[in-house]
Amino acid sequence: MSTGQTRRGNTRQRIQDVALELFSEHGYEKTSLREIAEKLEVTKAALYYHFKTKEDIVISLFQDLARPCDELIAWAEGQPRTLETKLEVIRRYNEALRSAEPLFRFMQENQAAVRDLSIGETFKARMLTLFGLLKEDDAELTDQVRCITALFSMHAGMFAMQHVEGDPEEKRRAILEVATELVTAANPPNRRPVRPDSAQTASP
Amino acid sequence: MSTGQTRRGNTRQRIQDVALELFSEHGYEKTSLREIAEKLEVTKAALYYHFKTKEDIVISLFQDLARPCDELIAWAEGQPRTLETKLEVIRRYNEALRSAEPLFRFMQENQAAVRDLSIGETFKARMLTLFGLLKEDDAELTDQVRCITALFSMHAGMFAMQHVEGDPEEKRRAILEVATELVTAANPPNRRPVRPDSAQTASP
DNA sequence: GTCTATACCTAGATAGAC
DNA sequence: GTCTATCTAGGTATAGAC
Repeated sequence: MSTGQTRRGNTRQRIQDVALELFSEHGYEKTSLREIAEKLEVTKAALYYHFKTKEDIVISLFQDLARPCDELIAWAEGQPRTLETKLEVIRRYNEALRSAEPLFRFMQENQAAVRDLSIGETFKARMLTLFGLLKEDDAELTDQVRCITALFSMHAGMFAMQHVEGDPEEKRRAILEVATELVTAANPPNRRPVRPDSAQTASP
Repeated sequence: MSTGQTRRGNTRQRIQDVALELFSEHGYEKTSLREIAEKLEVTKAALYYHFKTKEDIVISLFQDLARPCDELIAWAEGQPRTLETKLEVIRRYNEALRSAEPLFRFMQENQAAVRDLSIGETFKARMLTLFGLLKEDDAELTDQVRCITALFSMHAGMFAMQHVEGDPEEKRRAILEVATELVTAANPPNRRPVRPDSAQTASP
């Protein structure tokens, strides 16, 4: 008996689908349980059978996003901290975003709402971990900005590039390319002072 | 000097200040008028005397942000579309962000709430205009991503860099530097030959 | 110009029938 | 598993006294 509830198909799954759709469309706060219930042609009480609270719905959605991210972090932490590893992190993260695009758009556009939703801290921590994986330990400020920008450009890109004509897949590749460049620039090949005649190397 | 903090002349201004503070802190939807009123030690009705609706408060806040942005756009549209102009746009935009940081953070974190608030479209249009000013007309996809990333890195940077140690002013400069590099990379000289002696309206 | 008091609505959430 | 019915709390907004 793999799955218990069978009678009406999986209502739980349908609730998640509709909830994510409405959360993304109108925002978390403005989406009411009544609205979700109506779209599913059930009552609010039916929702409460499957989820204890409204927040529980969003937490359950977050699982789908968390898994690939955690796997990515776990993988990266077992790798040498080389540039190749970092670029692979960017590549895989870009892939993870693609597979959970609506959810990520929701997270991006509802930061304020998500923040005090208890998964907010989790999400932020994950971003900081990824950031730590990308940057050098003693990185300069501009290189840190490059790494953060690389991460955020993949988030913001999905939403911002909607108004640019072009194939979505090509856009994704273009975003990945720029992010790759940023991380590469932030991780100079060998951090040795390669200027033998460094009489005045402009240090601002 | 007994500065009575409840001066009755500038209630409107005080409402704006407290509203922005709470909107930034808890998000737009979760901030109630009751909360604003309590913090000001007035009643909700007093708020409604100064602003027709809750949305009106946010619109009034938006004016402060809109003015410098509009001035920047107006200025840029009267300039030749050179790389120098574009870099100056980035520089001035970065400055505009600095002078209205809490508001911009609010806009960034409450996109979903702001979207159907009637100023959402205005805001988006402004971003697209800025984007159009930065990119070449026939720019490749990656160059367009570079320009968008330059803009968004300045937005996201302010929020994301909070967890990085360092002087805020230095961080701002680092962000500006990376944004400048992105726009520069997106406007390569070889794609559009720079003609140093072209007949152009004299720029001061 | 500001407040008291309140109208009216919808939210999230629960109890118990079927 | 889903329903009806209902609770409580809080929301936006208004009328009218001072």
